[in-house]
Parts: sequence; structure tokens; C-alpha cells
Amino acid sequence: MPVILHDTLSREKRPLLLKPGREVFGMYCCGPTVYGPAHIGNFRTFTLQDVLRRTLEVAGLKVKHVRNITDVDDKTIRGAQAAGQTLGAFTQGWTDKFHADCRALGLLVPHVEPSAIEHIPQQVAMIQALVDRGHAYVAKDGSVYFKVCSCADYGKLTHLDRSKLETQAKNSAGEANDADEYERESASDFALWKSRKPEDGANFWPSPWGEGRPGWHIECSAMSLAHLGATFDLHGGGIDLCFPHHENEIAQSECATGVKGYAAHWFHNAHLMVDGEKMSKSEGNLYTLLQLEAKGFTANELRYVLIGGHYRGPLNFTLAGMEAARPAIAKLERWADRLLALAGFSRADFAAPSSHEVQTTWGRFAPAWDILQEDLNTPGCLGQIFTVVGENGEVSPHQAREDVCGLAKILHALGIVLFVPKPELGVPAAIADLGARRWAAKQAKDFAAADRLRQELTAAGWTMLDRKDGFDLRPL
RNA sequence: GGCGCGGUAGCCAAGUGGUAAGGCCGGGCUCUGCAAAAGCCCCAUGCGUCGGUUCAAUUCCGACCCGCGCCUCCA
Repeated sequence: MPVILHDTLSREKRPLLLKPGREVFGMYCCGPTVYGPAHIGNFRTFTLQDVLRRTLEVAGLKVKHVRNITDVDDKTIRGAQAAGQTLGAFTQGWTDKFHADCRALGLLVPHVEPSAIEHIPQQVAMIQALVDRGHAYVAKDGSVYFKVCSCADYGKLTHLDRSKLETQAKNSAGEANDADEYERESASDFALWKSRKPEDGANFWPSPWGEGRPGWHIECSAMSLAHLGATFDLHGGGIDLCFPHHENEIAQSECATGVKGYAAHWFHNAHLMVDGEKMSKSEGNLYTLLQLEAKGFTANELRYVLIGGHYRGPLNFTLAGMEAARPAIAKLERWADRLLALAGFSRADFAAPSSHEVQTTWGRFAPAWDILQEDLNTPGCLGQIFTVVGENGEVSPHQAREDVCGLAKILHALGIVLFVPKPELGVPAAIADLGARRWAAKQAKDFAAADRLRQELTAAGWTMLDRKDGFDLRPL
């Protein structure tokens, strides 16, 4: 059974299959603009793309995952200037921070992570092709614009009414949509190349039309062409990129190469909300991974939360939701430990299930896998996992081995990690001493003393958890 | 106005033409000197509102009410 996914362009659920004659599934994802810290909304998108890639790989497809870094645009240039840094130094700093977050979240490293600046020749070449083919024109100031009316099926992704394109000279706020692009022939035309302006500082490159810098949309067209070819299998991004970014990408790419069918499948995910509100800096409800970690949450827990809603619907992020992740993951760990013991496996075996003869089986997690493959239903998949976890009854060693293998694979597809080592908490000597004395009192059945010592521990902000053969001390 | 998405228990969130997965919280029980942990059990006659189709609708259709997104550089 292939992975089925909703496609924005056809508005249908369609199977993700290798094209005849091809061996690799090409997947292009719009990456971050590196001008500041990525927030958890950005990571909802990247995490879902990661789950899609993992799911395809578990399903047996060989995937080539390309995710770009946008390191030249208005925001990066402004940010670099405000920071008194070169554009390169500025974007490298934010790129490094982005990568650190990606690692923490367990995002698989893309096979190619192209940067826009490193692909300026390819962008210039594509713009030249568009000019040559009559799909773009050079304005008086040396900027180059894409001629939307030259593209017969412009708007097919978002199902625009072409007759109304011209009326979009104003945006929803009633403001003119012309920005600095006053040389355009039509309000719906968009910039491919922006002529050099004083505020760009040192950030300009030569071109047949004079010095300047690329427009926003062209980078993804050029980089996808360079690394995946004129047509490829899937293109992903946040729902907001649908228009104009992806619409323009299709127009540019198909007009420049003359080949239709730019991306066979469009994968868009809805946005993350925070406490039912749109997440935004002005609302003050914008979270980063670093901020959540400062509150004591882990990246693995954030990942659990981010896949807790279906990708096509908005997900309401709450701190309460973050708090629910830890006990839920702990429940999975306890269950996995029990099954591991029944199966005669260790936790190390769980991390590398492919080494077992049962690697092709899913055990009782076959339904969870089926649900995941059906339009990447991550919350449904999690629900099914817990349904199995909640089942009672005898489990044979053979069944346990199959279950363990199935669970390991499904969690690998989701990217949820069990048994993350927790940093050892340093227990102050005085607290450790109190604990030892209480344990001794308890062993001596001096319960009055034991209770008194427990109270002292509580007063000091610690709690003591008794086991059969010892005790743990934890801060309250 | 155009193109979309959503409204399901205290919170989060799946799903289905035949009367609602799961997680968290909460409650009960078992087990423990105490406490906790753990295990077990319970927790929506109802799925925004009003109509319609149907033997049967939360699920299909229509209208309406809310919330959200995009409509030229926001994942």
C-alpha cells in the first residue's frame, strides 16, 4: 500500500509513487529565511515534512530531500545592516542556530541544503531564459519582472480567477500592492530581479540587466531545477506560501524550462495557533524551542505536540499540551520496557530494530502504520498506538518481538524517541543524607522517624520515592 | 469580495451513513507502614445553529452563526 497524500493542486488524495524509470523520489521544501530565530510554527512545517520523508522511507522509497536556506532578501539584508555584520556572517549565525534546533528536534538532515546566494548564477540563467522566451521584461531601472499574462495557466495551484488578477492592485487592507515595484506593467507581475538600490549596501551581484539581486520566488525555482530537475515529485511548505510564492514558482519554472508538471504533488500544512490565537510577535505569543527548553520542556516533547494534529488543520499549541506530552511519552516507555522484557530484547535493540528477523512485521501496530500512510494522519496514528498500549491480555514472546519491532518502526517514522537519557540531577549532600537516614529508619521500622525525615525533605523541596530495594530523590 | 481551513468532552485531538479513537487532567479501586510510582476501571445519549435527504446523520445537502488563513516577499 503506497503512502496517500492530499495534493493542493488537484485537491485530491493521491498515492506517492516513484515515476516510471526513476529510482529516487524528489522532494523540495521551502526552508527558512535566516534573519532571526525560527519559531515553533516554522518547526511545525519542518517537522511534518520530516515525518513525511521518514514515512516514505519506511515505506521503502528512496527519497532525495532538498530544503533551501533563504539568505538574501529584504529581511536578511536589513537584519545584517542593523547588526553591523556582513550578510554572510549574519545569515551564517542564524543558520547555525536553525541547525541546532533541527538536531534537537530529530529532523533528518536534508540531502541537499542549497543557499540562495550560492545559486545566483542559476537564478540569473533562469531569468534570462524567461526574458528570451518572452515571459519576462526588463524595466527602466534594470529590474526584471515576470509577465503573468504570458502564462496561460497562471493561478492553477490556488485556483485564481485570472480575470480578476488585475483587481488585486490593492491588498485586503486596501493598500496599494505596488511596494517599490512601480515599473511593473501589471500589478500582478512580480519581480525576478531587483535592480541595485542604495539600501542594499554591498549586497548586489552582476547580471545582464545590471547590478542587483534576485527576487524571492526565483530562488526556489532555480535551486529545485539544479538539484531535482525540471520536474520532481513533491513540493512542500506552509499554507501561506501557496500564494504567491508557489504559484509564481510554477509559472517561472514551467515557462523557463518549457516543461509542464513542475511538481507532481503539493504538500501544504496549516499553521500553528497559540492559545487559539494567531501566533505573532505583536501578540507576544511567539515561542522558540529555546524558550520552551528554558521552561523545562524537551525538543522531543515539542515534536510530540507538533505531530498531535493533522497537518491540514490548524493546530492549537498550548503550554498545557506541552505538559501532557511527558506523561504520554513516559507511558509509551513503560509499555515498551515491558514488551522488551517479554521479547528478550534490550533498549539498544529497540533503537536498532532492523537487526532482527522480525523487521518486516508490524505486529499489532499494522493498523497504526496504515493510518499514518493515509494522508499522514499523525494524530490518528498516535491514537492507534495508544489503543494497542491499552490492550490487556497475555502476550507471547513472539508477539512481543513483533510488537516491539512494529512500535520501533512507527515511532521512527514519527521521529519520536523513547528512552532519551535524562541529565542526572545533582542531589545536594544534605538532601542525600536526609534520604539515607530516612531509608535506614524505614528499614529499622522506625516509622515515626521515617515520617519526620520525609517532612524535612518536603520542607527542603524534595520528595523521596521508595522502591523495593532503594529510593530516588526528586525535587518537588 | 475571491480562494481555502476549522468549530467533537475540563484541555488537546482522530474518525465514521448505523448511534463517538486516543492523550492529558479528574474520579474510583488494587497494591504499598506513610507518600509516591505502577496496574486496573470510570469519565460526550452527543460531535457550532437551524432546516432537508434517509429506515438511520456528528458523518451527505442547504442556509446561517462563530473562529482562522491567504489575496504580492509570513512556515
